[in-house]
Amino acid sequence: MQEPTFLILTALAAGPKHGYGVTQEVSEISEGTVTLRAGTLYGALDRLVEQELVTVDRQEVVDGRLRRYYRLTDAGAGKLAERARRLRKHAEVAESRLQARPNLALGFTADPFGACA
Amino acid sequence: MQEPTFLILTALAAGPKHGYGVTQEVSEISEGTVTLRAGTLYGALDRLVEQELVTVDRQEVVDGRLRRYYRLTDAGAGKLAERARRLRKHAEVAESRLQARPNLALGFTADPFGACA
DNA sequence: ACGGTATATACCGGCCACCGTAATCTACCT
DNA sequence: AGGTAGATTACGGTGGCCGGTATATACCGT
Repeated sequence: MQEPTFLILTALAAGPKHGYGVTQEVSEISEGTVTLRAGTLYGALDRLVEQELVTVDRQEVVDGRLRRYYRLTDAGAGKLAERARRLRKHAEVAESRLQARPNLALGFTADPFGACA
Repeated sequence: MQEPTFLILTALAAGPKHGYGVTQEVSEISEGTVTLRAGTLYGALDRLVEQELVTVDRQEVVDGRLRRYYRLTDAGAGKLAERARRLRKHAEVAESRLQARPNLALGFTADPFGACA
């Protein structure tokens, strides 16, 4: 499972949402660093439904447009919990190792050329 | 950057290592959940060298076999720090949302074997 | 009235990271 | 002699993500 998929599950962990709502939620969660493309979003949702980590909660027709709500299944919540724990552990190891690393990032930015937004 | 690549950078954050050593380190870091295949490992290392996140530290010939040591560059350390922070943030959001989720795990613990301290 | 933006979903080609496996060679142990 | 561990290289395949396009309606400013 990659980052976009993980963030989609996270977005749905707070309650059912429709596709477009997921996009916005993911943007917030990631502090604007991840913007889901339509292809990524619906492709991932289809896969997640197939794997039964997500189900269609309900469908509405608003202003002639279909609005499909997706909901996290218990299996999906379990998977997300597992992945979240893993990610956190990995992040912690990386950060503690970087801290132990003496030389770099003392008094100057880690991105001297401002390449990273 | 995906999980294998992130873990390779993390392995190198503790000091220079040769390819095979990275594989073992990654296995430890991930508590055995991630086992790097040769194709993944050397492919990723080549890409990282090209992106200048990693450099070849030195080469040795031991028992007639080449042993190439890789080292994290400052740019690589910066990139890793950035990604680690992101991963941790995402993991934290996911975990806090899952905790707030009522329904699941009623009547039984989410950690039946007490694995989580 | 017109154009732009926001809401919402569907489809499709292409790329690239990762996977899986096999090949190669040496040292060491049984 | 054969198997295991160390160590790297090469290569075809797959699948998730990217990017763009199409479709449709509502609302806003000009």
